Amino acid sequence: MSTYELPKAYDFKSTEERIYAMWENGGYFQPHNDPNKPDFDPNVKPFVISIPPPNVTGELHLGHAMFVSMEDLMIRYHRMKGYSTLWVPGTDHAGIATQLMVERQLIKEGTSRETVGRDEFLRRTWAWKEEKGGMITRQIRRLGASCDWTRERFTMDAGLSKAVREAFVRLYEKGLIYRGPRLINWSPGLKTAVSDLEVEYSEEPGTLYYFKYMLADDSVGTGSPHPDGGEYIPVATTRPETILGDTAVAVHPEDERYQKFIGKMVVVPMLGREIPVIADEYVARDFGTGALKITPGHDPNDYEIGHRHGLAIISMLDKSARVNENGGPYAGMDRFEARKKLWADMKSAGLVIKEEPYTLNVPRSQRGGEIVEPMISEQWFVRIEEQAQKGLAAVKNGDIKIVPEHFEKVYYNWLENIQDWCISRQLWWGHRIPVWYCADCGKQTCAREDPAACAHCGSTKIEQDPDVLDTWFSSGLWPFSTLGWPDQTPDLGYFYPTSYMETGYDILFFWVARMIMSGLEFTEEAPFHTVYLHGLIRDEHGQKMSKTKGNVIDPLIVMNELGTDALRFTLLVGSTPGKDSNLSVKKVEANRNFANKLWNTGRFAINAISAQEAAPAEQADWTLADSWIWARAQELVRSVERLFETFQYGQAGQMIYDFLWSDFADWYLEIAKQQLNAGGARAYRTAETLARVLDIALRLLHPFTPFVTEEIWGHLRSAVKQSTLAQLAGDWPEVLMVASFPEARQSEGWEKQKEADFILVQEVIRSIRNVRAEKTVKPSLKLAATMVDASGLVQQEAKVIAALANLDETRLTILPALETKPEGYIALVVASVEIYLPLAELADPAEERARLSKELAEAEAQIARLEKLLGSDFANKAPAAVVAKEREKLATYKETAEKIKSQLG
RNA sequence: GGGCGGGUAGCUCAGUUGGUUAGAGCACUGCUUUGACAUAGCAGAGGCCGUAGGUUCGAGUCCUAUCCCGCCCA
Repeated sequence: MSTYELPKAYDFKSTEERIYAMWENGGYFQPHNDPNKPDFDPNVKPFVISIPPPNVTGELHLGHAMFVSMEDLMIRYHRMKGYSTLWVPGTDHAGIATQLMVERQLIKEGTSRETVGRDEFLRRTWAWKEEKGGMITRQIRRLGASCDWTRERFTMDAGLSKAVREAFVRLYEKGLIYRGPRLINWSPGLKTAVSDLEVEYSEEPGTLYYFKYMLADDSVGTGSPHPDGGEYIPVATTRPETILGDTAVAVHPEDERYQKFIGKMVVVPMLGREIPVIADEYVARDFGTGALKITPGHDPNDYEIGHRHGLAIISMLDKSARVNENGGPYAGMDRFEARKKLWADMKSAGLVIKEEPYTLNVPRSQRGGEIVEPMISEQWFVRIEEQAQKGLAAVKNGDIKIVPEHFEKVYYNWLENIQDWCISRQLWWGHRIPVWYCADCGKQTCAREDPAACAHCGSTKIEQDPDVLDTWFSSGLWPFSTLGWPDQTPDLGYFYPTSYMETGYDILFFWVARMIMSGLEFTEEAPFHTVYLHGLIRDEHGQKMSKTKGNVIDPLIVMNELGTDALRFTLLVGSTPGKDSNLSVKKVEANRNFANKLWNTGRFAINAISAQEAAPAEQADWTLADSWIWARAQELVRSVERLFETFQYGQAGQMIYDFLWSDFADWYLEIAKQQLNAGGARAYRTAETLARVLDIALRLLHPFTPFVTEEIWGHLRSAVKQSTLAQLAGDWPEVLMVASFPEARQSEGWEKQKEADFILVQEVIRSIRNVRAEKTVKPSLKLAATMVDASGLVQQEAKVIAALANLDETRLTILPALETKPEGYIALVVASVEIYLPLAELADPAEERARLSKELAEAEAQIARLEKLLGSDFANKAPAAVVAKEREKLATYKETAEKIKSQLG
């Protein structure tokens, strides 16, 4: 027999890395049923998640920690349930972010992207990717992620690039991709288009500028209206520089003030161009002056209006957002400089009415925060309407379920109002658009393989479109491209469609919706059947974390200081689906404590197990405590099962935590100490119960805190195997992560009574502890006691009560009934049980009477309440079980009241 | 403007298809270094579940209105 000597505290530092390496080297992250292997069984159900690919050159933040923890929980749970489980890891190329970093590097070296050229730039970017690319995946490993690293993918690798090419060509061939000049969001700093989703609107103080649009009829000559006396339409704008691109002034058709101007011409200030006054219901009469200047080339709403009315579209900015040749005297100026100059000139020309402060909604780039400029530009688009309809249907008909449900509405709302998707980016790092232009015939060639000649005229004078595709275009194919699509690989056949898509709600549109649409388009199947959306992680007061606020929590630091399990448990238990959660280091600390608590309960149990001598000739019966903890454990298994089925992982984790800490450690372990001391068959049974219950609890907890559970379970397993209880671990596998998840079973009928009995014992113990604390009885002083209980329960549990309430077992008197109440004792009443403690010298008789009277009053108040309740319609209309429960309570209170009365008597 | 979510203990949050005395962690008070654990134990204090109505035998939970706070979309 070996005796286990485990350290006093759980040392995650020496554990985590070792355990992870053991898992990975042992091949446990790979699906146990693999379609590429000869013993493959197609009937085994797979469970698959594709990881939301982080930026290949990124660094770990709490958002990553959140999704990794959540997905690892889902994966580990299903693996333990016996599914052939695959979690596909990988990264994306993050076009803009990565390109920016490499450009910054080049600038530092005194050169630039343009100087080194496209090929060299790409070579440098790949080098950067090779250098930085492993960091994020190493960090994800630290979180305990059980992904199959042998199947790791990158959006720019050969297979996925092939998938992107295939997808583009198919859409092109179906006529769903087109190129044309459209109003898009232009990032002047990055010099690329960005999609609507990549623009954020921020409220900022600004100015509303009021000025005069002079009627052309009243102008003399060109460009020099008579501001004094001439007729004009007052117009307000937040962006005066766009006046240079105005092509109309719009008023509401029913606006009496301006009706007379409709159809007339007005003169663009400083430029002298004449433009029409049009009527459109879009105009808000009560905003500004009720007259709206229309700049279709630089405002999305104006663009719409321009289309309705066939207005000219004037671009007055170039790609750096400087005023171009259409801006007349302002050409060459920066957009903000032009604003100042133009307004000053208009002021001198007497065209200015007033300025007032106004809160602007400024469109800023998600990347870098510069002000985005709506501009007309030649871009590639995907016609999305049909895909959107299919995407809507897939959720509406239940093929895909979104958790939490209310995001389904958000999803519908977005898809119902979707715009064509601008997929081209003026970058170099990314999948280049597979379209070639012919210099001879001018036609486009779109092909799966790079063509040598024009498909239309055979000319070799072809040139590929310089743009690349939006990174999200390749991410949209992720669930199937990572499994080998467009090739019909064994992986694709078996693991696709995937099971859950787990990610933050902030990329529901960016990514999830696009994956659904792409999946339906290219594989004719929903790429997953469940979308689970988690919330964002905020700081402890609900503020968004940001470097400027200085409230960023770095998961790596937290893991270094408090352990991975503590961080994971905090993220998982502190969150409800779809809701943001606030994280504080204090919470993680509390969970570090939990890991340590668990370690020590394990240490205790393991010691007890390895201390057992040969199995006794005759097994001891289960004690009340044994039965109770077993019943509680089974109930826990059922609860966890139910909660996992409804995605309430946080709640499940909380219940396991409570069970381990409150039921198992605080109560069962304390009683187990007594039972172990009894030795022989009693101790043997107790060790057995410790092993069985701890085993269940560790299995349940494993998906939340994989490291500490694996470590303890490993010790538990070898302790059991080496002990006389070895048969208990007969079917335990090598490692916990592939052990079977506890199966919920029906209760057997005896549990209710055992639990009720145990609760009574707990109450008796608590009431004695309570008095001891109130009277500040020294913990070293073991009290004598007399207890009265007709049921026999107290007699049976006397040892337990004595040990936990710190009574002197040799001076316990337990009677079925008591004729006269003893003198010189403090009396306690717990339901039908009376307890007398020899503490008279500590008690003031008057105080005691007051205490008892108060308890009596409480009991009587409850009796009154319950009698009223049971006398009402409640007794007739509520379910019988509910009524019975209340009747029982009433009976207990009545009993208590009687006993107290006799005390006071 | 349209949509969605939230308001529960000092703080941060849970709260099963409504079941009748609302829970946790942290913080707080008192006691304890007892052979698993002071990263701990025992005991305690602390809440008109935003407000007003309604449905129901019964509402933190469902409905309506209202006030705050937050998010998304335009």
